[in-house]
Amino acid sequence: MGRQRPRHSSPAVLNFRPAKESPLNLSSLNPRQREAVKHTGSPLLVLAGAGSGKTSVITRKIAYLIQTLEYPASKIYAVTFTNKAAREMKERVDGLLEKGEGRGLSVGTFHSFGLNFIRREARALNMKSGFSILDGEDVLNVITDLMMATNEGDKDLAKRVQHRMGEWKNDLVSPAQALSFAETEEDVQFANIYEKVQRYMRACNSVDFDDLIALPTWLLENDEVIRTRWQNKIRHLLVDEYQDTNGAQYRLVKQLVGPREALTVVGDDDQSIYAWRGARPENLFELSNDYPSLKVVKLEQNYRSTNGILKSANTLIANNPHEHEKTLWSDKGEGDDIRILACANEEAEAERVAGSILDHRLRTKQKYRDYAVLYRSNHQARPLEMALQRFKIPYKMTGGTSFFARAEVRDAMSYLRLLLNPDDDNALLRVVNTPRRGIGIATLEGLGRYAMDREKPMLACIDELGIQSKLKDAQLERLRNFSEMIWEKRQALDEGNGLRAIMELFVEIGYEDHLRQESSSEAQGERRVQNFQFLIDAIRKDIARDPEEDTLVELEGDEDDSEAADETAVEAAIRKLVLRDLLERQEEEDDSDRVQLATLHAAKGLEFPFVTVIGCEENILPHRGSIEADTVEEERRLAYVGVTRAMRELTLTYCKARRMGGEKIETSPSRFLDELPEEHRHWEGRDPVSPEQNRAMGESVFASLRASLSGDS
DNA sequence: TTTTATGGAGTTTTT
DNA sequence: CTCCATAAAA
Repeated sequence: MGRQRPRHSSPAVLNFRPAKESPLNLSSLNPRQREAVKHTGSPLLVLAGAGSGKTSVITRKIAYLIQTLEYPASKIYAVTFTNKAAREMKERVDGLLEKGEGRGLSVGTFHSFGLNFIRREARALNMKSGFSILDGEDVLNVITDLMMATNEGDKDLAKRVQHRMGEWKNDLVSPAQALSFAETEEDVQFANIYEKVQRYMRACNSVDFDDLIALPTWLLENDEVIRTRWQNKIRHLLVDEYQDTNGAQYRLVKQLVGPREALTVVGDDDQSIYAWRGARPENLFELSNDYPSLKVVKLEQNYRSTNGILKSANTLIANNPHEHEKTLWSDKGEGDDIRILACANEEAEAERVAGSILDHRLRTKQKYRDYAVLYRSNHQARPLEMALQRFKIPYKMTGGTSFFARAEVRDAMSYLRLLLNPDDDNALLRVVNTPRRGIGIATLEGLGRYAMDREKPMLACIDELGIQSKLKDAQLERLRNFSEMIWEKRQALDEGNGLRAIMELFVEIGYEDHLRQESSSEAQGERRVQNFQFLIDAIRKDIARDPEEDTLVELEGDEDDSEAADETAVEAAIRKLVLRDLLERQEEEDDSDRVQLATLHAAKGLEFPFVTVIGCEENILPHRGSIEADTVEEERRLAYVGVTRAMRELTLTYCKARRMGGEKIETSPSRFLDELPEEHRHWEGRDPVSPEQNRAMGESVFASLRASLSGDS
């Protein structure tokens, strides 16, 4: 390993592994885990409760298949949902295997699998090499643009179209099918837009995230030769977090598994929190229909939490209907009661949480990183941040605006996309006037109309003769300057030195100066420049990296029929960037001692000794929209995820009132609080703490802080 | 026609 | 804070 980094320095992953992992030491597993590892011969469903060591099972199973059963590593595919999970799995498998044994093993996300599939089968799918991948925001732009003529850029409507399209794509419903099935007026309208969007994306040699799953699945279902070939490439398929699979992913798995039925899936229906974006937890139980010989193993021993916490979790989740009951237990004793704190409002809540952390840490000499504060939605973090800052408590937040949502990153990515794929109108529209080149809406509308008529990409149209009659000389001149620069860099890219061409491009357009200039403050400008450089650096590092090390995430190619062979290192790096697969998350790099703030969604898979879940109120958790949509069960699972993050102590807080808009709203405690077992539930004042009491408490904490500081120094 | 200034409004969860 | 619409200025 070139650069061994302390990636999992957070307590979330370090602690409580069942045992030190040594090659195939299956005796460190409990009987159920061992059963799951050793079972072959029929499909296997592992129902893995929270904290039950499922990653150990899946990684050891891979090692077992390779070492004991002598499967070729290159014929084992493991699929996860996030790049982080894939990296983690890869590292842990590496730790179990002898050097070189894992050669050719494939561990990656559904989307990276789909991308590699499409690259290999590009010809059959009618895709040109260099195709672009559009993320949700790009697709929304496409929809808005295409609807502009009829609906003056109504973003809300566009969003609803996008959502509906997502549903169709999850079910692999084509635009034509959507139209023929449409029952409402709205569905007809949406299906028509869907059709336009798909046509437009194909014309731009682009696919979206859903297509990365949908296209391979469609091809596998319809082409027997290709299906057989892929089925023969895979001797055993493992899927993690199976409850998060959507309809398309379910069908993809089914096609890949084929008649060999060598499949291991791991999941937990109680931790299914992504139904809102198409996940179907029922996929877990439909497996037994497809595979009558399915073996089910339940993992109920928990290695994370005290039994007080686990009993609370069990009782809470028992309010949901279940196909298979699970009861978590551990050998960690009863532990403390769950504390429930009532607060006057969100400021008081934040202050109290911050105060308690400071206080608790001083009393018990814990690290800041042992604490997490979890919440339903991002905006709840705001008062918390302010309180933490006032108390001088260091914290880190997950979520927020992701790296890839930043304007500078999207701009840079769009330039790269355009270089790889000159048909990518979407990217062109984004960067053609960034930095300002005097190319405005009117010019682009003229170009757009022309391109639409000619049914050609906009970039190519700029250089046609016919465009001259449509645009003024000055406008065309500016467009041509732009297009000339793109073609020039594109050629340089083809000729080999891609990285150099990219860096020259950004220097020539003065992109860093542009960032500094456009920013509201110098600090912000520098931050944006840094983000931009980080991106370029990621490409540089990826190119420089030893390809021998790359066997895991990169799905192993086969000699024949590989359309992907002509892809250069730069192109590959950019592709991985689009899939967010290239960046080591910044927060993982620092093993700094900070309190963790995260949404409940972002907290899944993590663990902390001391956890506080704030805002346990009706209309927040469960969220108002979920109550209206009658999806409270998923909210309960979200609460369950929150509860099961805690190893030693769990605190739940709620407010009696909070500000919404400008109004002060009376709130009521979450129904989930009532669903916790009484014997492990300790209400600390059903009555709110008054602001005076709260302030007094803050003062006392400050006092003890001062005392401890002066004592130290 | 394009750029810049200004004010107003609104935030569930995200690979 | 950041996205948007609108209107004035270049």
